[in-house]
Amino acid sequence: MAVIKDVAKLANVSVGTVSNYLNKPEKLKESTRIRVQAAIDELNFHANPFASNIRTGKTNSIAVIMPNIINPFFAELYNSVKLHAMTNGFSTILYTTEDDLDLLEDYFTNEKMFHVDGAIFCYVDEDIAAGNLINKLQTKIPVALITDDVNYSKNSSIAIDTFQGVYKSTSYLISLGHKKIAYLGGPKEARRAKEKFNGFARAMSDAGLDVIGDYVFSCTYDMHSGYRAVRELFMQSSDLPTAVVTASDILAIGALKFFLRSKIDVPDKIAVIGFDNILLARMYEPSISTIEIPIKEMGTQAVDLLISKLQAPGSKNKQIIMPSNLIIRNSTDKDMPLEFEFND
Amino acid sequence: MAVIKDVAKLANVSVGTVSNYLNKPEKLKESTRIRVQAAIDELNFHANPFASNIRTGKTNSIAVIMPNIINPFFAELYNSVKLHAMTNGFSTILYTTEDDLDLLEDYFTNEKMFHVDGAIFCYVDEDIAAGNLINKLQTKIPVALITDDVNYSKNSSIAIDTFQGVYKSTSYLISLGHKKIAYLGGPKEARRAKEKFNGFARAMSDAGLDVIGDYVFSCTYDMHSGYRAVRELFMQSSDLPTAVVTASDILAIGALKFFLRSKIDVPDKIAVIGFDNILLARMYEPSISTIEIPIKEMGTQAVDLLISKLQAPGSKNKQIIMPSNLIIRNSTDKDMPLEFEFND
DNA sequence: ATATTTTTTTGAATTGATTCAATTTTTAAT
DNA sequence: ATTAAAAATTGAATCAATTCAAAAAAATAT
Repeated sequence: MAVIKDVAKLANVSVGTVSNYLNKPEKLKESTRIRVQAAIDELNFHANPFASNIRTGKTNSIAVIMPNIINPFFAELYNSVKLHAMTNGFSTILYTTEDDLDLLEDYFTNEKMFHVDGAIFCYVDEDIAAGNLINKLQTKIPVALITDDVNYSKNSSIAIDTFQGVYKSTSYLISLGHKKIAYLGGPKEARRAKEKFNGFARAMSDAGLDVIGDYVFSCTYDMHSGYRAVRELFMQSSDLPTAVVTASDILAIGALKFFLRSKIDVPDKIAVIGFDNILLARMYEPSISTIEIPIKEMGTQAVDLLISKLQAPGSKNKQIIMPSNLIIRNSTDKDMPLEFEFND
Repeated sequence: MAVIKDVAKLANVSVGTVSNYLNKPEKLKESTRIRVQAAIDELNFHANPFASNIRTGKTNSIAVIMPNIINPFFAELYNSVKLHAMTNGFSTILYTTEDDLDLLEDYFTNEKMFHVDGAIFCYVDEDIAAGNLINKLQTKIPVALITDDVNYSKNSSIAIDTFQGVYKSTSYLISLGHKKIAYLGGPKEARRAKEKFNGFARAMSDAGLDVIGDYVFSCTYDMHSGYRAVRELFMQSSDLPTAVVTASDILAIGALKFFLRSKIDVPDKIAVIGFDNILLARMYEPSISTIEIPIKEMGTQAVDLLISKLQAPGSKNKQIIMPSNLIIRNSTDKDMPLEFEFND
């Protein structure tokens, strides 16, 4: 593979000139620029980015750390980060934690992880190991966080106001006349899951409604968990709720699956609302009402935040809180038309 | 950030010794090994991988090129590639083509793309630009292909026998007694889409059944397209099919969405079968019968193929054809139980 | 105790780019 | 035509690692 010296020789200039061509082409005289260009084309030369990295200390790449890439929410988020980073001249390196402490530990010893210009940390669950990783990392490189903790302030962050979001979805169901409302939330231990629950509880109490203990479930964030929760609820309880608020679309899908299989009419007998607005929510039938998190925008904002931090190293941390948005579909309202029928 | 020289100074050895510690620690005397280790720990030293890359010419990273990361099929595939590459000491860099010629063109000029040890190309649509990229790339670095062209032989490849797969799904529907079967396939122009169609047509003719022109649709691979196709079919036709074979789960979902909304019973009035077995196929209600592509295994095999190519540069190209597998669920068979109810 | 062999360690050269002071060339001004 | 100023080019030093022949240290044999 051709190197800068080969180009210099062929174009009959010095390596310095070729380097200038690569980095500040406006410094070259028109005629030499053409000569260098020709040599590069002829040799099919591609500058070795790693060599530049050493000298400049810049890698033009950022690490993106998230729980996984299988969950559509994270796939969409990563996609947004990736594409926006690319338009800004940065490549991204994905690290998924896969809920695996050992893997996370491995990343600590991974040389590459520390040799990026900065990192974007997504949401990694509130467990101590992840917290440590953030702390360790941010002493070394600039970090931007995508989180659901609106009070986080130790770093630049994009936060989702999950309290607000669930408050919205719950209030909406109440406004439809629902009074007995069940709640499927995240794992009990997770502090973050509590904020969502608090949003639910507050909306209920603000409307003068009671939160019924038997209606509240702590789930893991997968479909099965949602399915089992509502199955348990409907097997045992005689006094059934008329609506279910969930902490994620995936849980809502699990719940819906049970209702549909049991021929319990959605939304007439039971209304279901999700959280996240993943693509799947629109695909499901009935389409799933949900709280839209502006995933795409979160991704681009996180990149912008990090880049501005890179460019002005001493600058103050910034917190951005993302608005959430109620999306009404058929799992709560029979009459909402299909979105995509409009635009074809 | 500490560099190798700092470690050498602190441990009171030469840089060469530190380098040996990093690469062939068994060469060091026990006592010096401990001293170097201590220095590394104290300085929190992480070797700069880019510096090694220059000297050794090895980057320990592979490029993964696929259409996108949003489609669950590719997300799952990438995940498999990524994790298996990691266990083999390679990191992966994802390049998505996003059906965007300009973007693809950018990759050509992207220096990083050419400075990896090898590349895995997921080449599922028949597009000329992507084909060119493969050709250009494989003159520079070893490439392994994930394709649906079983006859591809210019390179090491993992192929899916899509003809066989659709033949299977169609034959299965025929075995259930269906005679009037519609087909939702990929874009007309795509040569590859034809192989799937051929699988359908052959299964029909082998059973002595006719392929009815009005029942065959060329779609793009998205839900809307599937929805519109069956809507058209059921709006116009008076002689309706009893089953639909589709070329992808996403198309099957589109079709199902129409049937469910129109209260056309699935599978009693109309059976639907997909292709790919993405996670969503299990999540949908009714769960979707489909042809399972062993995504995970394809990913790991592709990595193995590439690595063996890297280790034995002159070795012959290998072709691996992946078996596909019929998965029967509720969109064709009312009585199949939920998979996940068994294992909880 | 000395010679020989084996094991460790050393450090200058190398990798492919960038940088920048010094030099050369070009342009503008007198 | 000469000089001054501006623009373009040069190339050795540098970045952080690896490599490998040579030197030093340790282990073994005489």
